[in-house]
Amino acid sequence: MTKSLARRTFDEDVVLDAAAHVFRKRGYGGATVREVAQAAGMLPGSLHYRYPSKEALLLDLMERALTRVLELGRAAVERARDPAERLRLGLRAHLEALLSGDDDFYVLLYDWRSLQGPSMQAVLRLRSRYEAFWDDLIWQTVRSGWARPNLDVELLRQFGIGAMNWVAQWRHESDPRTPEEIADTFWSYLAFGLLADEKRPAAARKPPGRPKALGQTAKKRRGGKK
Amino acid sequence: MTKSLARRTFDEDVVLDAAAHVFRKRGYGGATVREVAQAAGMLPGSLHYRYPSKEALLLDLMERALTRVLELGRAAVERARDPAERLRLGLRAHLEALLSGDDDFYVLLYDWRSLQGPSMQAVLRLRSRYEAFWDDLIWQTVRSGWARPNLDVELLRQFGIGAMNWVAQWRHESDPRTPEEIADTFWSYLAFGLLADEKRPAAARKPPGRPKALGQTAKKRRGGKK
DNA sequence: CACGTCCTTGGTCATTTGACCAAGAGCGTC
DNA sequence: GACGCTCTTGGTCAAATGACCAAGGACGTG
Repeated sequence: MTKSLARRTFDEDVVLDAAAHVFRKRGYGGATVREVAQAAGMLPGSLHYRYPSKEALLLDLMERALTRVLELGRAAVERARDPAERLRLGLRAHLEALLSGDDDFYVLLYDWRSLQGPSMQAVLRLRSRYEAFWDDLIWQTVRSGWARPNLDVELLRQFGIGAMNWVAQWRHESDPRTPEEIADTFWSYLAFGLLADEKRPAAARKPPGRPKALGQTAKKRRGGKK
Repeated sequence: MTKSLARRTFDEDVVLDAAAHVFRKRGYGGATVREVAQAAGMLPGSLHYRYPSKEALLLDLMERALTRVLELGRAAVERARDPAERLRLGLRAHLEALLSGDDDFYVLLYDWRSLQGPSMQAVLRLRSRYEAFWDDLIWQTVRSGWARPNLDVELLRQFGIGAMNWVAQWRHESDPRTPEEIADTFWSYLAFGLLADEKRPAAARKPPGRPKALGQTAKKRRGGKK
């Protein structure tokens, strides 16, 4: 997107792919520019010609990653009108991207805090665009009457994104579950919850355990830690 | 727990606290033992006397963190018999720990992959104990008839843990929501889902969008990446 | 062929880094 | 008060690291 700190020309994807691979393997802090250069098939000097610093590499990488998920998400969601179905397609797209083997997304998830100042700002801007994309999907569901009342949309978005991103942490290449299967199962949890129908609080019935717990961030005072 | 690679004596918590702080701030790869030593109020040599290597520090840190969450979780859950309520208390304990300001948990979440060989194994062992704790809670819910049928327990556990851990990523100190509020709202999502009662597939009615989607990882072939 | 641009080569350089240690301080015990 | 143990001091050392660059190809244009 932005020209950022790096010279934008030719097939720099090779360089970014290499950087993504190395950063994922070693972590940003543990990676060396030399190793990135080698993975990209060039000498350190050549890498320096394209990217003046290690951080410039990271920034470009993250911008690429965020731009990509957003594109993939939008494209996926377009294929349905029903808001619930659009949500499900969104989950699928997110998980397919994350589990596609693209190293970018892992770097995005893990080496987040390594950016500083303006680079951080730029990534935050892109990230909030992605969040807005999800908030929009959820709001569509709310407005069309599919959602139960009084949802905290922001909290729900974080809830879902967190559950999805965590998959990157536990799923191995050898896992028999496809990204699509995981997405659909996650969708069922998100849509219906885990409790059996008979156990749901009908009308005036109260949720299990404690009273008043239907729980959307009842505004009470912050404080009492225990 | 294990004596690991470090000499276990006195008030080493000071050292681990310092390490946690620095590792969280810089990331494991970006942190230096010198900075850890300084944060702990000693010279690098003294630190070396206690911990022969940077990795030993990380290992001890993570063992401490995992032991702690597990303890906190167990203690919290003990206060109720109702399986659904136990789940809610578990969520609360996890989020309270994570958001308590203890740097350990952030390091655990982020600098995971930096451990190698035996250290990694040791942490994985502890981690799976924590996972078993959750699986147990979920199974209690299933067996007592509170859960809807055919839940994939492992997937549900990852789903929930992911949603919770992600909170560390987005919640700022200044966020007005208390950990307890977040936990209770998350519990409501987890228990009831986001769809309104009228929109849930009753008895034979199908979930919205696509047929057969009640979605617990129907075993189909892996492959077709799209 | 000559020119200019784009990119690479192969290396330098000042710092930083993790690991390590010989010598000694602090302190409780006999 | 001498011994023995724990822990600290203040430093060394080799290796790695990020940044940088002068010189030289490679190649398209005129």
